[in-house]
Amino acid sequence: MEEKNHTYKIGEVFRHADVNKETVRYYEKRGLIPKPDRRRSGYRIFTQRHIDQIRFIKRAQELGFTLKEIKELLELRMDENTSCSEIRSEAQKKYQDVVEKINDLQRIKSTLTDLIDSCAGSGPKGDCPILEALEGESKTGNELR
Amino acid sequence: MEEKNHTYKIGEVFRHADVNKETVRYYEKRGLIPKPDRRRSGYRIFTQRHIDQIRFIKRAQELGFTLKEIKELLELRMDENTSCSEIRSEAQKKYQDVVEKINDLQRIKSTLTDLIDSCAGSGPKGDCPILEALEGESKTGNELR
DNA sequence: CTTGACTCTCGACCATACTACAGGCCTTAT
DNA sequence: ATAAGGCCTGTAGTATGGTCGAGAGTCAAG
Repeated sequence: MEEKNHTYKIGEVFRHADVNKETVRYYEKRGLIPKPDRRRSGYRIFTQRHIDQIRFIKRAQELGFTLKEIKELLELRMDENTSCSEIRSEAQKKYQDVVEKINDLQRIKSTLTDLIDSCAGSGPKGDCPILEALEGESKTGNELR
Repeated sequence: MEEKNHTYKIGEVFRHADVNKETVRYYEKRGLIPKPDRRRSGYRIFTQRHIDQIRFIKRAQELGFTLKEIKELLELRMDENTSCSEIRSEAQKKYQDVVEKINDLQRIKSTLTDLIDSCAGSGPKGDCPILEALEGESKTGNELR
């Protein structure tokens, strides 16, 4: 365990949390981190809390949450009346999004597989079945939509 | 089979190809469709070729190609020296992209599954394992990256 | 010929998530 | 005391793929 009352300047924050300084200020502007206190000079004074919250943001981003959604999550976290089930429900919503995206991509993947398989990869482009499929009504009757 | 020399005004194009007029002009600006001839008045004169090409663009977009990539595909198609294998190789590149995206999302999905499963969905948010996991070093040792 | 629908250009704006200056003040080590 | 480096604000730019509106000219039916 380390000293908890340590403070940081923005340059230290970006070394600890692995974000660009501009990004930290951007998060502040977007309301994703609490407004830090300032020195008389105007320098921002960050605490461990800020660093933790920035890490929270980055983890949530890795799970596919947008900054807007992350802000909502953070607000839920702040609100004393939030129950565990509300948080869970946000996670479930995001899970559904991810599942849908995967399905879309699977569909795209198999269309691409079909196209690639249909093309011997030799000969002039005039006969390329890939272009043909993109161009007109496909001869195999496959719908690309 | 229908009359091949029919021409269209932009409003007809957008009804036939299901794109916004502005989008058609945008594609022209981006060089994704050939510059249409103009009437003396300045009105664009589109042909079936334009409509087909716009459909091509939309199909390719559905397969996850960006407009930039689509432009390259179209240029390959224009070039007499392009071989079928070059087209195929573009499709393969895109296939790889799609596979990678799917893998990323699968990873995200299973992390979300774990988080959701770890949360009973009851009780106050103070104990919510989802927030805990996002907040700090995860107790289960799972890395979120 | 009039009128309403259509088209023209050009620039601004939307959302997303940053990133990069410019110009000026502050801190810290030597 | 001075100089390098850090920090400040505010604006603008990046990439992606459009979308919208103003103000003006054009087309087609009645």
